Amino acid sequence: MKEQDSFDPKKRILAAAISLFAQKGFAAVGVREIAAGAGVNIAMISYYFEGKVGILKEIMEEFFRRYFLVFEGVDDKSKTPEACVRGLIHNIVNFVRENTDLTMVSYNELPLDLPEIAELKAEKITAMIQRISGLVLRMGFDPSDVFVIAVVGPSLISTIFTNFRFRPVLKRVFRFKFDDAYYERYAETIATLFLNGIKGLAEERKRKKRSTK
Amino acid sequence: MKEQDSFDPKKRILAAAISLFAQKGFAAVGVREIAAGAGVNIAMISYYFEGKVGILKEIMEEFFRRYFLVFEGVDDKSKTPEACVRGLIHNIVNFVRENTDLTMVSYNELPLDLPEIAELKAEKITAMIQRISGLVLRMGFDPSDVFVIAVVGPSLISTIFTNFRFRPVLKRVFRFKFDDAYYERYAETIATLFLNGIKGLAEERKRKKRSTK
DNA sequence: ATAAAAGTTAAACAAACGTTTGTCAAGCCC
DNA sequence: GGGCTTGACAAACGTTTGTTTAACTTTTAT
Repeated sequence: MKEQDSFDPKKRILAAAISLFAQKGFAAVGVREIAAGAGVNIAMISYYFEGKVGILKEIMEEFFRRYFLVFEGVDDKSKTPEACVRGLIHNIVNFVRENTDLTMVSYNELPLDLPEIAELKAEKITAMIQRISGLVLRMGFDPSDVFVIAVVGPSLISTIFTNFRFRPVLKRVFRFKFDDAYYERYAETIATLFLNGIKGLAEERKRKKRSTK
Repeated sequence: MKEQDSFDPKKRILAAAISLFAQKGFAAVGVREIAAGAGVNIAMISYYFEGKVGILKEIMEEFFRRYFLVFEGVDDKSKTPEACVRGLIHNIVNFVRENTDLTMVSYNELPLDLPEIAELKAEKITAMIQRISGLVLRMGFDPSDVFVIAVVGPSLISTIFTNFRFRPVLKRVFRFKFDDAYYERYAETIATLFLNGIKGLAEERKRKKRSTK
């Protein structure tokens, strides 16, 4: 592990922490390990981040800051709703690809109960939901069916995130090359999967409405 | 927290550990906390489980033991492939519902790097993949398209598991009652979602094959 | 009845934890 | 040059970690 990189200590600490947290989980990593990985003194962690959880906070802030950008420009009136969804899926896949460890740390810690970051989590998740549901409604979905929205959205996101989460496992079992072509095909596959799935749900809904009339 | 339940100490330790691990994650929970939750002496943990990771090992063993049963009897020749898939999804949803904490602990620790359980993980995952891929092929899927299988299967599982993983969050945002009716509808919704999605993928595949001929 | 085994306990263990302290050197402003 | 801030460090802080020990009680088997 390189210790003498030229960029500043704070960034080195952050980078080392992201990598270690992604690998072992936040609670399983000690400050000494982070300091060693970053090539800095232990005291620097409290100095720059006000403690270990301070690092996690900054990581999650950074994750959401970047993640929000994914939804920027997706709601394009000149394109069909279907094309918008395909675009969004491409965006998310590329985002996780370029920010894998950052995403994994945040995604892994999100469901865990850590009182020190409870507020931050609540705030970010609320903002997230607002942004997404606004987007969903403007993209041709039936707003009266909250249930389906509450199922399909999380399903899509968990599909992509989990694919990266179990990358080491997948790598051992399936012999894919995880290159540009793979991700291109992957994004298109799940886009087709979900678009057809949503279509099927809408049709079933119509059938049921008619039969109850 | 009840401490004087009549069943034996080992089960009490296991139950307390499962609950705490699910809530905070394995590494964030100490043996004293587990002992207190179970109402036993700290030394009992090493006595019955040979240490803290011993508990986790037993938890994961138990999880996979039960999880494997979900696939039992799903491959029913008298039913259509579609009905088989719907049945499987119902089984999985009910399984996670009845074993939520057990599932969450295993699912949360699976992607993390903990050397002491690396072997156990590898063994179980291999067994899992074998069982599933055998099932998938016998259920009317095109065995030549490994890629789609590698995408759809994990997507389905992550969808269900993640739904439970973020239950506290969902609970606060959407005002659903998580009762029998909810889970019934949930299972049917994602069954429709995935069955139509798979159908769409198969059609697209056919189209592409024809165009390249 | 008695000895062996199993169960349970409080106490102590070394090791690791996250954080704080005091110190020193370098760079800056006035 | 004196006073101040900032960055970096080693060392030590008190606490908590998981585990072990040895003594004690209860159960079981002979």
